[in-house]
Amino acid sequence: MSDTHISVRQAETSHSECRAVADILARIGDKWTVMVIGVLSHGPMRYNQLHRAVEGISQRMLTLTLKGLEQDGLLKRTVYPTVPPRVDYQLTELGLTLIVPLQSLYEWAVENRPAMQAARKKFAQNKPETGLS
Amino acid sequence: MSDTHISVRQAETSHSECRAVADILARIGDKWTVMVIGVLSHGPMRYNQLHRAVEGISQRMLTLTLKGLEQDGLLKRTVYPTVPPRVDYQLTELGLTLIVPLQSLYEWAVENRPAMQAARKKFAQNKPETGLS
DNA sequence: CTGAATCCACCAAGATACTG
DNA sequence: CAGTATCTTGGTGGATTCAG
Repeated sequence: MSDTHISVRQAETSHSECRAVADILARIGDKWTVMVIGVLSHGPMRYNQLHRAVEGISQRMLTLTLKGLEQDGLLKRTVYPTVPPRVDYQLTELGLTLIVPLQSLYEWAVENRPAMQAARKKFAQNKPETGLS
Repeated sequence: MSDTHISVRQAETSHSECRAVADILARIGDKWTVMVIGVLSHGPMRYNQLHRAVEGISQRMLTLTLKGLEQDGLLKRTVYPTVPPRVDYQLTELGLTLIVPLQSLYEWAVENRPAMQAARKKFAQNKPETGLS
């Protein structure tokens, strides 16, 4: 079982590396974060704009998501002391770099989601996997 | 607010794309899935091997994670009708392709996690963000 | 307009014990 | 060895209300 014959070049993934990925996933893997990042990748937005753009998110979740992103330095919050108050949210440089791996994930998604859904459907149908010659 | 002047080339991310990413994240974004994938990227493994390799996972969570991966066609479960029973788990072709975007995420993680943790620390310290010129 | 606060439902996940 | 069953708990997320 030596790992020297593995044909996949990307198979350098080991325990510590998985922890790193899992760590990031713990922050962007929730229900709304990637949505907010995606919307904000178009440019700065105000609170209510985000609330409408994400569509389905509650105020609470939007606030929590934004706070989490700001906390991790992925988001910048700018308050204009006007009346009524105005707050702009925009991705930081760090936040913008995150779009790259997210795109990678997106490309995998559009290409393989059909296969995943088909597999899921087959699995639900009592696993008729007897497609072997 | 036209999106024609956006300077970021990766900013093609729109609503539907975010949903695709969020959809994948809903399946691999949990606590253990990427761990299991990472371990299995080294080659096939048996149940107890996985249980030891992932380290910290309960039997229940391991079983559920494996079942989820198998359901989505990312994992193949092979049962050897011996005594005692032996079950091998290995990533499918589809599952192996998932390693690519995962690597992309990993590379981002190792490069930017320090910045994230620093930002998080600063945020906790009453946000001394006064680092402007 | 931009949140904060509160309450509540649901589910992920851990612990433990049991089975084939 | 490879799971399943049951119970319990903490956290996530939704709805609603209140405030600056």
